[in-house]
Amino acid sequence: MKKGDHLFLVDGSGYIFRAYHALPPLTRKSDGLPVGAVSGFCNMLWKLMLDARNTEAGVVPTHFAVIFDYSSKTFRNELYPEYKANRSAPPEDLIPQFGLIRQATKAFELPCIEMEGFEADDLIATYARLACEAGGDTTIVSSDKDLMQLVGPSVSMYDPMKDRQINVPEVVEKWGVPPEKMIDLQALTGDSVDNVPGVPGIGPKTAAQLLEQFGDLDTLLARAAEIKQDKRRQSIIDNADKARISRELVRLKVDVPVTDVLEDFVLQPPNGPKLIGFLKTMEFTSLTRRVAEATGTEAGEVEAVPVSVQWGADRHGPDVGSGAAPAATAAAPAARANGGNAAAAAPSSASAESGNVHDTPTALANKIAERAASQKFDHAAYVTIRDLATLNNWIAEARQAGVVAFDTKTTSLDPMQAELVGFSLATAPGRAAYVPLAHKSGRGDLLGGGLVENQVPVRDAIAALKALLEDASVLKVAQNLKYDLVVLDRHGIDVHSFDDTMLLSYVLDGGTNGGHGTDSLSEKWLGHAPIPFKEIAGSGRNVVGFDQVDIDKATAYAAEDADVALRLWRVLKPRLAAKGVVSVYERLERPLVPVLARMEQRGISVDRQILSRLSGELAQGAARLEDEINAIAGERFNIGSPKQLGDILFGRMGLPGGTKTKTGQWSTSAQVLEDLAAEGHELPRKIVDWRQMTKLKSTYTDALPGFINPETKRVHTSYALAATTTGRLSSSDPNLQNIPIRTTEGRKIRTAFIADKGNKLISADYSQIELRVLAHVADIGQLKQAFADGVDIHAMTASEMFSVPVEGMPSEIRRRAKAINFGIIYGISAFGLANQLSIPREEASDYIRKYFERFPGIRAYMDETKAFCRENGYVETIFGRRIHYPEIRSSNPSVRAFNERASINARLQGTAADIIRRAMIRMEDALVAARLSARMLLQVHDELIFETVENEVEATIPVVRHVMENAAMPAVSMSVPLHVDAHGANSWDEAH
DNA sequence: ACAGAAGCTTA
DNA sequence: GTAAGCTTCTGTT
Repeated sequence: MKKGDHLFLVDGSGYIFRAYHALPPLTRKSDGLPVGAVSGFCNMLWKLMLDARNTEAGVVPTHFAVIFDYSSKTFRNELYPEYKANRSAPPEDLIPQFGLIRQATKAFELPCIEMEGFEADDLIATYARLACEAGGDTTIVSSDKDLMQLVGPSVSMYDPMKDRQINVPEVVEKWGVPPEKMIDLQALTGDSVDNVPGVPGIGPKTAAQLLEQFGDLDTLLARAAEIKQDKRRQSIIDNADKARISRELVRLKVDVPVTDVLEDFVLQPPNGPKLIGFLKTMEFTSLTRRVAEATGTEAGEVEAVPVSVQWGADRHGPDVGSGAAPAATAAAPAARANGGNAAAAAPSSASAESGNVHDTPTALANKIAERAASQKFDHAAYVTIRDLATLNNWIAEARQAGVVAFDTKTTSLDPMQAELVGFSLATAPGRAAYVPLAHKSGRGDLLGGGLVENQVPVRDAIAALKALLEDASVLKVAQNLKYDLVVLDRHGIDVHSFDDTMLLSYVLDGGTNGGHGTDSLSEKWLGHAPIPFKEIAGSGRNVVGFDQVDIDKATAYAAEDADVALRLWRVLKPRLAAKGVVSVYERLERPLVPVLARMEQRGISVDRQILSRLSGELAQGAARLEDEINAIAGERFNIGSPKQLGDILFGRMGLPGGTKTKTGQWSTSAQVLEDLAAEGHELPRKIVDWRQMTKLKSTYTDALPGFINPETKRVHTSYALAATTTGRLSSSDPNLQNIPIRTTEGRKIRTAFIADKGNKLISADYSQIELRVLAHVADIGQLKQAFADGVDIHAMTASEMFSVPVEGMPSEIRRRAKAINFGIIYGISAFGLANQLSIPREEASDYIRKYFERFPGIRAYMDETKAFCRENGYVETIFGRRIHYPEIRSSNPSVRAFNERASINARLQGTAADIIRRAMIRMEDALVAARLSARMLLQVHDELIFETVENEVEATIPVVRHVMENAAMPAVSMSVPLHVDAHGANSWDEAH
């Protein structure tokens, strides 16, 4: 650089946020990718470049660079840990744009500069100094006041959005001090956004006046006693240290050891085809046109760069096709640039890869899927990371890409007991690596399990990964992230910004055939069967922990998982917008992941003694019954074997009324045994009782103690987010959603679920939520009125149907109405109702007919649901969750009928499930805001269990009720009130 | 060792 | 009639 040269430094990071907030929200590409900030950035850059070519414009850049922040951690954090500590995560839809803006910069052929540990402002300060020393001028493209300290004879600022130059007079006009005093001024005023303390009570006006009077900060602090105003004087004396610290925070570093030299910044003429390729991908039509005109490129002949780049950078590895195509386009001189060349460099599916501006979102999403299915996997290309430097390179690569898929590898399926063994990550399709951390050598248990050599020390790796995983500006992608969240939280890592491919699939394809696990998704979308776990770690009695797996094998397996997750994400995420289910994913699924992770980690206390005592009682009871049963039967047999029992009851003893199961066995179901008992037979009653006792013993009193975690002494269930068709959660290991309650014997098990000493449990459950949802969605006047009046809904139904007054209603009448109400929710059939009430099918049909006469709106609702489902193949909850029933069009009448009932139920059950999800997502913040210590422990479909300190029970209940009862708002204003009952007590039994 | 059926628990 | 998960038995691998 020489005298007369002019350097333009664009504050890229500052610009991202300004462009984002200045432009209309939710500017999205057709596939749903938010690109508002990218658009603003490109327009601004183009305008600057245009000025560069227009010699009449006055300021003509000869050198040009765009500067970015590297991460939120800088040397200032060491100076003052609270620096920028209160800065919240960037907005959701801005995150994917960070990477895109860096790509945009490169499409403009401009240097993209960033450096770890330094803010963009420090790099700008350093380069401005270097340019000044070389005799050149600098224009800083920004309007950030933090940069104004740099303004001087050879440095000016330019605000592209207001088209305004900022020189010394402008700084003085705005702040009342010249640029060289900006540092002192900011030291006094502080900055609430960046958490720079400053001196309380001193604003810009006062600061300027004080600096005018005393000259500079040091003089001011030394002579503070001379200040006349009492308060102001005292504040400055008291906060002198804060002012000094603030000064160091706001002073920009002009001597950053930068690696790029100014000569690298020489402005290149724009590469029309390369730039247009990018702009087309972004669907910036008007800018594409303007660039085409200005560069003399035929835009129509330039292919959009392959759509794979839209969700992340795509610069690495053997990504056949997508890697080749943009390179070919970029290399092609303007005169030769045409679609044929670009496409020719790619495999034959290239035409399908290229996004077309006129594609519908669905067509685009399908093209992405088509392309993903054709890309190959190469296990040999995966990298094993064996030292920290290499790991850091990969982390830097992930930051560049803006998106990284990852997976943790551990020793257990239980995240509460799992030991971290390794970590895999993928930054682009085919570009994946595995970091072994705790692999042990073969004969581990004999020789103490020595660590295999050449593994990154766990402590170092965790620290390095923590920075990446906690950085909200890099999107993390994982399959079933909840597991990893629990494992990582135990290592002090709190993951920010993530997507979960399992949940993407669940939202898109809930109800369709095939699960949402890695293997089935990979098979389905990528046409690739990943290495089976068995092949790596064995199966059955030969299974070994992942820490025993050979590192080369582990690399192939683990890196592949991350690779698969990344590729799946690129296929699935665009489909979300194409199918119109973005908000289901963003509001009902993703935010629940960390909530459930925390609930699982908390667990619940279970009293071993109580269970042990119950177990003994049940064992005694069952033994006594066993003797009696054997005596009556006249022989010893295995009572637990339905086959043997059936033979005895209906064969040897010749009892009447036997029915067969579909496999031709005698049915010995509780229903059959109850019927026999009602006829006076002694044995069936005892069998039923024996079954109940052994069931309670084996499933609950014997099994639950085995789930008490040795470290936490609590039971940690696992919630599945993507296991049910309707949107409900499921619970397993152990299942805490089917703890007995109906019988007094079974209910005793709940007395073992207790609050810790000094605490209470609170149970809060929705009353009749599914019937209320029915009243709302089917718009049934009588039901809505009944719920509004708070009357007994089953009695009201009975009264309507059988013309019996609610007062003094016989319990049998009410029982029947209740069964009908439940039947409606389940998509009623005469067969089912007859079974439930033990009445003839004809009688059940009469009930149903009568019900529909009294509530014609319900029949209309059911018919409408079936018709919609037949037409579309799915039904929707009121929050837009889609539940698929492809078999509703089956030619098999019973299959069809089953799907019709399921679809009717799914709208109701699914809506109720969505409502409680919303409540759970909001609950933590509501409790914190109310300064309550209560924490959610369990969810049982319409019930939430909390634990809190004893003296906060009364204060907690109204907060919990409020969140639950208003959970549908504001998305849906329900026409029926939701009602929640809540109680606090020492055990789950008493609280319910 | 695993898979499916039967049976039972919950909302 | 809807939605789940767990245990035991039974037959196959």
